[in-house]
Amino acid sequence: MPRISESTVRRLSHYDRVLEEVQAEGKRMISSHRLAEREGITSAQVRKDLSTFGSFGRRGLGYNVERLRAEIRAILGLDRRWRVALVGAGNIGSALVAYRGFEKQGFDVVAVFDRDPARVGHRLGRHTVQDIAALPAAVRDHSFDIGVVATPIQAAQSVVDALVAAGVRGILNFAPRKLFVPENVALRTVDMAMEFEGLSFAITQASVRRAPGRLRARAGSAARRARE
Amino acid sequence: MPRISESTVRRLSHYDRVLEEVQAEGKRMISSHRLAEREGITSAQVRKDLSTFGSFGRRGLGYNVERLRAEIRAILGLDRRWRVALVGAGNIGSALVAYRGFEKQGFDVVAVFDRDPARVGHRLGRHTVQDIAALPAAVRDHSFDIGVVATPIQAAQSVVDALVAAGVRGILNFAPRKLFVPENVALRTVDMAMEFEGLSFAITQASVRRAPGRLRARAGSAARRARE
DNA sequence: TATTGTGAAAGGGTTCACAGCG
DNA sequence: CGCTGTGAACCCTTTCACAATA
Repeated sequence: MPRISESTVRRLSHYDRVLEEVQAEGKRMISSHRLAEREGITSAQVRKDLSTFGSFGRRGLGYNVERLRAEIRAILGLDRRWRVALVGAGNIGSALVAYRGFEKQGFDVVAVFDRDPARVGHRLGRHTVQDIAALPAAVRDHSFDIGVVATPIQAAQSVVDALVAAGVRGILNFAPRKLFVPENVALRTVDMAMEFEGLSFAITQASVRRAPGRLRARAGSAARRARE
Repeated sequence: MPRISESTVRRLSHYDRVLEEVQAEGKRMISSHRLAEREGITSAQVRKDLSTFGSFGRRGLGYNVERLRAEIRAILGLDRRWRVALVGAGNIGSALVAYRGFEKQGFDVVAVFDRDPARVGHRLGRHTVQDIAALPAAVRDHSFDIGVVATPIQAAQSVVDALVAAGVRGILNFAPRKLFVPENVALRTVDMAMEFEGLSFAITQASVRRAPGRLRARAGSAARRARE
């Protein structure tokens, strides 16, 4: 089994969604070409992606929608439910609990923690916010599969360490900093500030490209300043 | 000027943060090696990244912290302020308005829109939620640089079209679907469900790798089932 | 004829390694 | 001697193109 790239995994998620739609439309079979066009990629990419996990199609006919979806969901681990511990009952944490869309995919927030005494003991959706110190004890009641870090930057690494000690095997991080986890723990970071900055960069570049004179002027003066 | 990859832009954002820290520590110069180690990448990568934009360092000495940071912020377009229109005053939208961290980086939410009559007219932070129909008129008062889509999936594409018509040049999308924008408009999507699924995949794979017997058994039965 | 599965080719990003310079 | 800037080598991902098959 070759190492699977993150982009391949992302596309598997997309395929699942497209297949859900197609299934709702009542289609029985789908070709790699049609699976690709809804996603803006090539049909070869679709076939390559799928072929790393098995031979799910039939030449001349395409893929059976229902069965392919079941395969992909099994590969992604969406054929089971996941117990999620949320740390940080602030803005993002509250939004995550309020947005129930993740439950549909099998991710259940089963406990919410925070360090702020002003929040501990209060209700958040169906949960009562617990003190972060209660995390180790909470593991005895029900183990957690995934931890979500929705705390301020400064607290993030220590929260990660606590979650790892609590036995989670994956962490979704919303704090805008690099975190360190043991290699047997999966980590994904959602960094919204970085996404804004990516847009800012793209817009800025588009402008300087349209007016290359300004680019050279800017880069020039910048380089001059940089020379101390 | 070569095409800049998304990963390079992400790293530039990281460099900016590391430089901010290093600056706070009072350091005057920094080497590509030290810039790299805080981020878990190679020093060669740092130098390659920076060299696509200019020669900001001095051989034998490294980079001047303050000046390099100014260069990077200018490249990312963080030397100005950005006017952001938020569409969708639900969970994520509310969290974004409440979280003031983006303002620090220059991104100001200047207007909030929603389609739900129950929300229109109500206050959200310092804003009054306006009907999405008011978007075209609002542009006359103050133009928007960036639009944020924090609506349900079904509304997302039409909101994007409205934002594009309103003249935004970048869109940050939180709806879990593929969106289409003209090529002169930048698009970034934050798909939290997909991040959860990425974790689910990684954890699942780690298990089957540790017990390869189960993998083969599973893949086998799956392949059999797929054959109709 | 339609479409998959897959080696081979192409493309793009990362790392190496060293010349050039302070 | 230390560190940058960069061409060349390497590696990983995507695309091509076609034999195999329904």
